[in-house]
Amino acid sequence: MLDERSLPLRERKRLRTRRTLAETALRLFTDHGFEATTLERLVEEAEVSKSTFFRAFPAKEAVAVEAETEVWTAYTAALDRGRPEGVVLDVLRDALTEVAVALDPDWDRRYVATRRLILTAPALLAYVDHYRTGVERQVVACLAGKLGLDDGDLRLQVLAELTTTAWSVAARDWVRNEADGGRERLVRRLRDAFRAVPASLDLRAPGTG
Amino acid sequence: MLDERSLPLRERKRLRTRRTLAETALRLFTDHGFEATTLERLVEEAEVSKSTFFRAFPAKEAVAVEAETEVWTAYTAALDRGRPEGVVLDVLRDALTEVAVALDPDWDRRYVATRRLILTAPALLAYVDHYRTGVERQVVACLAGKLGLDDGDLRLQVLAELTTTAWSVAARDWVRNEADGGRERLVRRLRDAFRAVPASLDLRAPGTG
DNA sequence: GAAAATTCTGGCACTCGGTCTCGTTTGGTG
DNA sequence: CACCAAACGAGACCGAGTGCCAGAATTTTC
Repeated sequence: MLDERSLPLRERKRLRTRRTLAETALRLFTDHGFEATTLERLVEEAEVSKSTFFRAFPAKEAVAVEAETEVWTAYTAALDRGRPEGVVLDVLRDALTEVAVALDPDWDRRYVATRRLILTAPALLAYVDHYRTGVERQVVACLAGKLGLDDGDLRLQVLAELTTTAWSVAARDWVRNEADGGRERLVRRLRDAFRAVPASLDLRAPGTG
Repeated sequence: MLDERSLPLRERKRLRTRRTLAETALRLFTDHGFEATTLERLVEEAEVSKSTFFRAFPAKEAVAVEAETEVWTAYTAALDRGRPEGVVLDVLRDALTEVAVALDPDWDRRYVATRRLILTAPALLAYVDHYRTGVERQVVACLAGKLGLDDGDLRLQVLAELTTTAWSVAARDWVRNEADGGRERLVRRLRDAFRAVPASLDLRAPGTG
């Protein structure tokens, strides 16, 4: 994803401490719990100061969900680059799918660990909920710009949400099965989820007498 | 909404401090900003202890968005009570609409103040984002039970989100116009929003020559 | 390649939200 | 009136997050 060797020394170091922190955090949080692990303990283990931590991450929660943010960072970046054509929902689906297949090979392991962690810590759940909404806002703004629509257009908001929801459902299933079948399985699940969306509108309560 | 006089004295007192806190909070936060107002200052002004505050509200953010939570508490309660029939999206729309018209007359003022406040405080935005997601989860669980569907059914999640989104768009517009036209205007906006939902799926990028 | 200018880091004090404990008060009950 | 349960106030305590500054490391300049 990121070419390590071509960067200036300072940037390389920044990236290294970032990774060390994320790696250490995932281990500590998994072993002893998110809340039970203090920041002090984490930065001590990673051999950096608290100041450095907050220069790399905006909050304790953020370092725990790196794998999640990687997905959405790539996703919004792809949308920013691309020029939407045809059915917008398809554009979003394709962008997200391409991101999924292009992720770092090590991402699978980290993502699974992250999702499991989230299930155990309410603060993390709150963080990702809000993060996800932020992504949707970003997508809406991006599309509104490119399509010449209003920022408050309900259709854009709906489409942005459908996409994150499809991911969320697909990923939940994928993680539950220990990410068996690898990235291909995730992509298949994602496709299925998008396919199932239109049926939602027509869902009816089964005939009540 | 709540019959004050029929409650035991202790409950009445609890409710009174709750209201005092919410009222005081809305005033202080509006006048001096959410972050700039410390909890200490708030409880001092409301003449209760910090302990009492946290017995009434789970967090500083919660007291600022009372008006928002009232809506969704009533909404989920209505769904829990009712028995869904016909098109599920219509069921949700009707439930939410009925809640909107039934809210306390004083609610309008508080809601407008709350929404304005949220625009100024990132922490509040995060809080309501997460809160909203929680409501959706609750709705999904409720419907899954009543309809005999799986908790992870994508369709339910989509429907739950469409509903909160419709509200969110309608309310945004309503608040922007100072809640002019009163509750009827909000209800109209809500109806329009729900009507616009299906068109989302077919949204296309304008033909690129 | 040394010196100057920038940028990053560590350490520390500080604020503030939130939890916990415990002794006291207050409303419900027979 | 007496008893019990529940709510309250006070204060100690924890830990996340911020601001400040002196010093180290990196980059740039000559």
